[in-house]
Amino acid sequence: MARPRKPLLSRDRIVGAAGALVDAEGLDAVSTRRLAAELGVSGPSLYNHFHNKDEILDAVADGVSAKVDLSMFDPADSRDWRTALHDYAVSYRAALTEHPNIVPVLARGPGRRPAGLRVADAVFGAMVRAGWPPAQATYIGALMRYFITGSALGSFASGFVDDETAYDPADYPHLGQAHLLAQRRQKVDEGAFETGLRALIDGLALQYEQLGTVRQPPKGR
Amino acid sequence: MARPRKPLLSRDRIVGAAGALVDAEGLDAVSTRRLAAELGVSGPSLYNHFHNKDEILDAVADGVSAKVDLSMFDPADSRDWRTALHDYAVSYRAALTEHPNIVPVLARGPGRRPAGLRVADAVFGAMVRAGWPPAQATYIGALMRYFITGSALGSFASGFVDDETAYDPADYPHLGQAHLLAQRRQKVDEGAFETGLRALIDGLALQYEQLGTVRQPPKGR
DNA sequence: ACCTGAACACCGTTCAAGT
DNA sequence: ACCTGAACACCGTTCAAGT
Repeated sequence: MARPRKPLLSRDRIVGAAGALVDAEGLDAVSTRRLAAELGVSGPSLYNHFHNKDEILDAVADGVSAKVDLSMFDPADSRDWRTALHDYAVSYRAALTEHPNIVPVLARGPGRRPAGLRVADAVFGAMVRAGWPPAQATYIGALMRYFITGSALGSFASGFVDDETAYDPADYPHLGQAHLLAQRRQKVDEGAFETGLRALIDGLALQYEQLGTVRQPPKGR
Repeated sequence: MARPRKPLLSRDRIVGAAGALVDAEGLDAVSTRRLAAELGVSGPSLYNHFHNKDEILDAVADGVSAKVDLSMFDPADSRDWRTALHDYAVSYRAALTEHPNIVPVLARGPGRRPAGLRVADAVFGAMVRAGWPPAQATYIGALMRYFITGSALGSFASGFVDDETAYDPADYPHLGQAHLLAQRRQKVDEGAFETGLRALIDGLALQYEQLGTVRQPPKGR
C-alpha cells in the first residue's frame, strides 16, 4: 500500500492524536514515529502534512488557545473592562490546567499560532475601547499572559517534591510544610492565582483612574 | 588514557560548560555528546558526576536562581515589604533576561533546586515578618514567581515573527503593528513588566490594608 | 574513582520509489 | 498527492573494560 485512494491522514487527525498523546503521556512521549504509529501510518507520512514536529505541537497548543472564552471582549458584551479581564483570565487558566502538558509550548508567546493571536487581538481591542491608551492596552495583554501562563507552567503544585527528606529545615527555615499533600498544593495554586489576579486588576484600576489626571505635559520651571 | 590521576571533570566544570553552551546556542544545542566534547571528554563520562542530563540542566538553572539578590528580605534591611517585593522582582527578572535560554527549565518551579528553594524561603519569611498571614505569604511567593517567570518566558519580544505578511489585518483587526522592530518589542516587554509589577504590588497593598478590618468571623443571622 | 569505546534503543528528517 | 522503507546523522544511557 503506497497511496490509498482516500487519504489516511489529515492535519486535524494528526493534531488530535498528538494532543491526546500529550495529555496522556506528556510532551516527551510525542515522537514522530510514536505519533505515526498511533495513527496507523509510518513516521515520514507526517511530513506530507506538516513541515516538522514543532509545527504539530504548535497546532496542538493553538487548539488549547482556541478554547479560551473571548465573549467578554465583544463590543456588545456588557461587562466592564475589569470584569472582562477577570473572566478572561479565569477562562484562560481553565483551558491551560485542562491540558497542562502542552503549556510549555504555549507559554513561549503567540508566535504564528492563529488562536493565540486572536486572543491577543481581542484583549487589545477591548482595552482600547474601554479607554486605555494603545501602549497600555498592549502592556495589559502581555502582562495578563505573563501571569496566566506563568501560573499554569510553574505551578506550585508540581514545583515541590513528595519527599519529606528533600527540604532540610536548616537550609530553608520557613519551608517546613513545603512537601504538602498534592491536594493542598493545588489549593495553594488556586489561592495564589486568585490573589494575584485580584491584585493585578485592582492595581490596574488605580492606574486607570489616574489616566486623565496626570496627562498634561510637565510645565517648564 | 582510562583514568587520569587528576580528575578531568567536576560538577562545577560541567555546569559551567553547560551554562555557556545554553547561553550561546540554546537548550537544544546541549546534548551529552556535544557537552562532553566541549569539555574534552567522551559522552558517558558525564554520568560519573550527574545521574542524567536533566540534573545538569537543573544545576544550570539553579546557578541563575543563585544570582537573584535577596538582601531586601534580610530582617536587618530597612526596606518595607512593598519596596522589597519590587526590588526582588526586578533583580529576579534581570537574572532571567541575562540567560533567557534556560528559563524554560527554571519556570517549572523550584523543584529540588537549592537556590530556587532559597528564594521561595526568603520571600515567605519576609512577608510573614511584614505581617502577612502565612497562607497569604505563600500565595505572594508563588504569584510573584508566576509573573516574573511568565514575563521572561513568554516575552512579547520573542512571541511575534519578523514578517509583515504573517498578520493579516482581516484576521487580527488590532494587530497592525504586531511585527514591530525587535527593539521596540523589548520596550513592550519592559513596559508590560513594570506596569504589571506596579499593579501587582499596589493591589497587594490594598489587600494588606484590609487584613485587620475583615478578620472577625461572620455573625449568625 | 573516573574515564573509555561499544552497544542498545531510540530520535527528526530527507528522499527515491511506489501508486 | 500521499504513503512507504531505507538511510543519515544524530540522541540519552548502560556497561564491561581499563588504570
